[in-house]
Amino acid sequence: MEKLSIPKGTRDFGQIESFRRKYIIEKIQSNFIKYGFAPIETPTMEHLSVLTGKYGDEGEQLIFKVLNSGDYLKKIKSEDYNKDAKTLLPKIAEKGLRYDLTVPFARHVVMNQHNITFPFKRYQIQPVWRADRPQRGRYREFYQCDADIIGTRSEWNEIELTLLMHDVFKSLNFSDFEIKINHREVLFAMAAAAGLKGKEIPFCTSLDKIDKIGIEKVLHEINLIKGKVEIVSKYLEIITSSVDQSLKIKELVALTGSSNKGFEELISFFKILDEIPDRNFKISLDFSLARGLSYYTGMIYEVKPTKVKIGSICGGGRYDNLTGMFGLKGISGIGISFGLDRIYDVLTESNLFPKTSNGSPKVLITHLDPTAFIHGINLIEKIRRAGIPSDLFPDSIKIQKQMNYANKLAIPYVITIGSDEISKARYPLKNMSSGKTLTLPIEEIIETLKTNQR
RNA sequence: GUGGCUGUAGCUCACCAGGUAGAGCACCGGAUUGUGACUCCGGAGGUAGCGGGUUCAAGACCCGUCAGCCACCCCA
Repeated sequence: MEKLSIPKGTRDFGQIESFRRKYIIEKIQSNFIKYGFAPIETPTMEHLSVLTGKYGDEGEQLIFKVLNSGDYLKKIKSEDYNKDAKTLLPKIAEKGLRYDLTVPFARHVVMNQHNITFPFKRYQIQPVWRADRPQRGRYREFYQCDADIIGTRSEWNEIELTLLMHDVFKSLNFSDFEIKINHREVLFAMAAAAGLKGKEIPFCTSLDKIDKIGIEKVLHEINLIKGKVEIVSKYLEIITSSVDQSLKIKELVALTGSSNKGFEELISFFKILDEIPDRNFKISLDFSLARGLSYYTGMIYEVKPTKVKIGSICGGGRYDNLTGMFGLKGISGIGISFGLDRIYDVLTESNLFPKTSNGSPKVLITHLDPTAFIHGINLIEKIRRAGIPSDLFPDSIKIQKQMNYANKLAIPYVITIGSDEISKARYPLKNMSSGKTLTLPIEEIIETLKTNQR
């Protein structure tokens, strides 16, 4: 028989993994709700015309295409086939799997603009697909948890999302992270001053690599694309210095010749942040942060763990013209996306999942013979009516096997029924971690189970 | 798309100038016919990813292929 497997970059989630994933989702979702976001869902597939032209060249290649139904080759002429994949593709595939949640959201907003009250705050927790080569922290199917505010350009949005990010990670007991922010306008101003107007993307990509390859190699790359190396060199000097953030901004303003909206918004952002009391912000300005998605136009964010080596676990930014690409102009939006799968990996490595819950029932009823099993049906009904997750062992097999089952599933309590228990209407409630047994009537057992955490 | 590493029991891995496979854990049974974890005894389980080549002989060497992992690119 063929060896069973699942497609590259996809995964099964077992009992514990699923339980923990739901734990993360619950924390994120409750924070989204706390900040006034409402849920929406969009289809797995979108028309390719919706997805293309939004993610940049690199991203576009990673879109999974869905073959047309039926005999998809029927209408293909041999000259189409003989050209190249780019010519053939639109003729055999008109749908693709969603690549992120932001673009489908923008499509949704434009389609439903007359039913939406702006500003619209929506959250969306769904899987996305990328035909990437899988490796550490990178999957072909993964979940994003997005929160976006659309229909306002208030700088309060930027602040709110910053607060939300802090709250989400706080509720997951995770503190070893750093939020990096930058502004696309600033990057564009720097590129312009360096004589790289029109070459902003390669400029950003090089700048982004400063941590990995160092100043000299970045300058080398700038030289290759014919940027003004002296100017970029001064940027890098300022960027990598450890001076105060507002001072950095001032120096950069001086260097780029004039101020622009990007600098103003950054200054204003930090000013408002200072007004907010009792917060321990983990924010730093990073002028080398670029981010790949091409639709961002304003402030951009990225959250990176400081101790676990993995890519970013959360990212986002402001986009002023995404709905414009679908025909609705003048609507600005801003969003963040939490990467569920990477957050899972980080929490696992940091040992931050609560030990108490594993998805198993709280109590298992075991029995010595078929008569006791029948008696158990009454008990399990009562226990379940009290809302306690519980199970009745289904087969009348050796009691050791039943106990072993409870042990392996880490079920914290076991009740055993035999003829004595039936006649006395008192049952032994065994605590599986301490090994101690209390013999009690069912009502008291229920009370004990209700009050005791496992 | 580029480069590197790995592929032997369900899992983690050994062995061996190339001479047709072994351990631990897990699993099943028993010691223990009304009580799990620990211990002891026993058992089952592999045409060594697949295909080809070298050889009297290949899981070991060579080539190809597939799969997984890691790095780059890019990204959640």
